[in-house]
Parts: sequence; structure tokens; C-alpha cells
Amino acid sequence: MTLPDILDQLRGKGVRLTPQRLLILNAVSQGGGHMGVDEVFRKARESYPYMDIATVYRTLHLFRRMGVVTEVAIGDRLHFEITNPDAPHHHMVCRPCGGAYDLAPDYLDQFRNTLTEEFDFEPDLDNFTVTGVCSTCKNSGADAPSA
Amino acid sequence: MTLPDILDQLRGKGVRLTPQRLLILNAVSQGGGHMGVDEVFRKARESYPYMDIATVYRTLHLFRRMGVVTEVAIGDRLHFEITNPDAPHHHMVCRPCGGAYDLAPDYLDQFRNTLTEEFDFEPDLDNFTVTGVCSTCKNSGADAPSA
DNA sequence: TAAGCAGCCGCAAACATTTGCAACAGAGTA
DNA sequence: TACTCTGTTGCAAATGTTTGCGGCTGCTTA
Repeated sequence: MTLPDILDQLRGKGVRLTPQRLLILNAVSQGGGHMGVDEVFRKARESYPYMDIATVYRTLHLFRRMGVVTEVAIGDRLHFEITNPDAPHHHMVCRPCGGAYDLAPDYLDQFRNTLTEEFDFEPDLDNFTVTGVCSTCKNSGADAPSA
Repeated sequence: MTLPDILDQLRGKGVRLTPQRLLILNAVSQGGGHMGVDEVFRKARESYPYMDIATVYRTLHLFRRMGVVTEVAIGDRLHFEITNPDAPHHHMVCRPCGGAYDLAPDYLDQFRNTLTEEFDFEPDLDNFTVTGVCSTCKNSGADAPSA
């Protein structure tokens, strides 16, 4: 999914492409991994100093609704990445170190089936995040209880 | 787990029992289900009009750290319930209607085992919430995409 | 290219939550 | 009971996020 593809997709849904939106999309796509809201804001403001933080929030939420970006909860803050429909994945976020790891979707398939079959509950598992403690932190004792 | 038991448990951990904390604990336990922060605040303020919202936040977070209450994310707001160690459970939260359903822990056991064995990642599945669409909302079309 | 409209932007205020600080109050000790 | 120490409270300010509103602009039609 390249940037031009994403722009076509947005245009197709009737989303107006403003300079602000292009800057925000660029910021997320160039950020590499998962970008925090303030990172996106600062990066976009480098090119356009009048950029408003409210616009960043509104635009990121719009992009999420449109499926263009995916949000990942890291700590108690939301981060965003470009959605890649060719390689959907979930996330494992390490509480002690804040690291985010990708998780292939099939690890959750069985869980999804169970909820659907047993409870007729359709879980939101397109974009799923599980927090915990990663191997590195576990071995360094970073999550040792303090009592 | 009765209230006196909880108080003993807190005292045992060296937590100071102030009138404000007792009121907040009472509010959560009398609320029945999952209480929002403002619900706890309003209920506690009925008995003590000087109750401060900051105290409510600080106390609920303290109780959570102590394992006395459990937090459940409903929508984008946190709710709290008294922890019941005899019947641990997870939650399914319906996005359209905000309903919260209990989920027995064994539905997640296999998922936990997989993450631990494959990735040496220790997930936080003591208090797990999965959002989605419940049976009722699914059948009434409450979550139908608006195109 | 010009005009019109729906939707977007920047601003400021509202809201939810967290934090710093000085005064206060449990709980232990004498 | 009086004293002391440490942790808690209420207040207010800071922070992160959302929303209302008037003016502006991308996009479409002619």
C-alpha cells in the first residue's frame, strides 16, 4: 500500500485532501513505527507552522475510521501506524519497556471462533493489542513486584 | 470477599484508611456493576460534600494497585468493580451499546499459553477486556457500517 | 474559469485526568 | 494523652484530548 494508493482510496470515499491531511499522512508514514500524536504534530508542524493540534487529532481519527491508519495503545497513549492490508497483524506491548511487537493474526483465530460460537459475540480483533512483559524485561527483572 | 475482609487486606499492606477511602470503597461496592469515575465521585459526595475528584482518581488507582478493585475499559472511559478473587473473570464490552459481559478465564488460557511458549511474552491477562459487538446489537444492526 | 456548497481549519473554551504543594490527619510511640 | 512522622487531602494549575463556531477552501458543476 503506497501513499498514492492511500490517496486514491481516500478520494474514493469522498474525503477531501487538504494540505494539512497530506502532511499528517506523510508524518505517520515516514515515522516508521508507531507514532504518538505529539510526534505526528511536531513533524507536521515542521512543514507548516500553523498546524493545529486539534486538526491532528481530528485527522488521525478520520484516517482510522477510513481504515488508513491503525491505532495502537502504548501505555495510556494512542499511537498510529499506516494500515497495511497485505500484512495485517496485532500487537504485543511490553509494559515495562514500552516496546511494541507484531503478532500474526492466526494466533487469535481460535479465540475469535470461540467467542463467536459460544456467545455470538463478534470481537474487534482486527486491531488487537495485548499488554504484558517481554522476554528481555522478564529476564532483567524489570517487572518485579515491589512488595 | 466482604468489605471487612478488604479493609483487613488494605490495613495489612499499610494502606491508611481515611474516611474518603472508605466512602469510595463503599461507592464502588454498592454500585453493583462497573462504576464510572464520575459515578463513584457523585455517590461519595452524597455523604461527604467536600470530596474532591482528584482524591477519587488517586484512590481508585491505589485500590487497583492493591488489587482491591479491577478496572474495565468501557468506551474510552475506565470503570471499576470490586475484585472478586473467588471468581476471576474477563470482560466483553459491546461497542454499540456499552454493555459489559463477564467471560470465564479458561477461554483465554490457550491464548496465554501460546504467547508464553512461542514468544516468551507474559501477557497481562488477569484483567482482560475485548471489545466487539454483542448478539443483540448484531441482530438489530446497531453496528452496521454507514458506508 | 467562476461560483456555490459542503466540509475543513484555527482558535478558544470545555472536558477528563494528573500533578505540585501546603495544610492536615491516621497510626504508632512515649 | 501528647508528639511526631509519613502519607493523604483539597485546591489549583498543568496536561492531554475533544468540541463549538465563524471564516476559509477543496472540489464539483456549468
